[in-house]
Amino acid sequence: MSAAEETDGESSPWGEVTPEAARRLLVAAVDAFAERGYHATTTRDIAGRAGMSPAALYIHYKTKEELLHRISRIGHDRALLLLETAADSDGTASERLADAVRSFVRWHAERHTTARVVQYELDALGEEHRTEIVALRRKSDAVIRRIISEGVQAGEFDVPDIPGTTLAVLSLCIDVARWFSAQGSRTPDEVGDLYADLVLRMVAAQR
Amino acid sequence: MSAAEETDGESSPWGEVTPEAARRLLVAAVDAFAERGYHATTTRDIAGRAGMSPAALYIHYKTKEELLHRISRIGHDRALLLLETAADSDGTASERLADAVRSFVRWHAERHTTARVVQYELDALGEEHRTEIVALRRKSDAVIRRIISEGVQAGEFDVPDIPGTTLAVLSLCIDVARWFSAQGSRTPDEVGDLYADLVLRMVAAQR
DNA sequence: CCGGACCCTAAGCGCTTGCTCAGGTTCGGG
DNA sequence: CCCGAACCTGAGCAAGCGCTTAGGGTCCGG
Repeated sequence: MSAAEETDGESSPWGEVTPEAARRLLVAAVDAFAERGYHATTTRDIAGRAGMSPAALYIHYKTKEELLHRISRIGHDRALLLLETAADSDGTASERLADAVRSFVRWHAERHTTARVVQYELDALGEEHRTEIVALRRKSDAVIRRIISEGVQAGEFDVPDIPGTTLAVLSLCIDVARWFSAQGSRTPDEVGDLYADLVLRMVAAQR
Repeated sequence: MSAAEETDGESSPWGEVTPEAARRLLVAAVDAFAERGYHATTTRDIAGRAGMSPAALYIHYKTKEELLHRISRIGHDRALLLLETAADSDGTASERLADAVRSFVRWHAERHTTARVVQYELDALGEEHRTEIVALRRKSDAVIRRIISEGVQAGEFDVPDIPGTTLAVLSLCIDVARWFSAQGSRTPDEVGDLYADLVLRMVAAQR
């Protein structure tokens, strides 16, 4: 079996979700939410995909919303880790920005099923859970802004509007989750490389 | 009542929707769909916002999905018109690309309520309606690609991957509908100008 | 004054939803 | 061989869903 034939690379990242039955339900929920959206997905559908009865879901999760929260939390943690790793590495601001965009985009493409849920179902979360997740997003924003600011100070970048450009960079990356398809002609690596190049052009000092 | 207090600037563009009661329902549906999403919106909610009983909706529209289709169709027509106007005007490829991005982004910001429905509720459409709308999207893609190709041939642009860059440009613009808020610190005009500049940097030939 | 076209509502039908609960199955330790 | 803990299911409840239908106001031509 080739690694590329894996239905969706959503199996390994959920290793932290223990007991195995809870993980099966969570993976089923990711697929269902990504395909139909949170509100259009029924608890019966999720349980069915995991090979269980509707009632089994409520042994492992209090509500359908708790499932979404777990998915969203783990996904945001993972995405933020990718950005921070790139930002804290050695190298010029250009190298670190390219690294950050490349791995962030690659994640959105490779795990586009998860990413779609993480990025577009925020409003379906309850009040408390949503504020928790929004805080994580602000951290992502801060990471990118820091790299860009450092690049400007080092004279590598020419960016008139740092907050606006930060927003645009993140925006560009996040939207990958909306349009990326495994059936498409581009691999996640190719999209990552392309986007890293485009972002560097956006911030590069004119010569 | 001040003009700034208007709930959302979605009133004038729907002039083509003819009995007035049908237009009120449609505007109410746009607000509701944008706020909660199509699937989380009930027909009772739509009718309520329009000041009517639930049954009144079905005098003007056959189904809830037909409402979404009408919104989506009109919105896509409008957005495509903006792009084509910019593409067919006189001027260099740079000027036309900047114009296209500026007005496309401005529309997504100004009418972000409508745009959110138009861009993110595509999957909620029925089979036939979805294919119709997807065709309109491909036209938008073709318009941007044409401008970029012409810019490359004229030597104004340096773009290694034309389809990929086209995708990125559209992607960047569309995502404005996701994050833009009227309460934010940026006006639609400012965002349009910023994005037009960023896109030109992405395609500009290095000097 | 009448009659019908038009537009709307109150009431509710059949179905699906998120979620519950009493009880059955499985299994390791004594 | 039995026991209790862990895990799961069948059946179903109350609420809410999209949508239908019978009928009541309002207004205009005659």
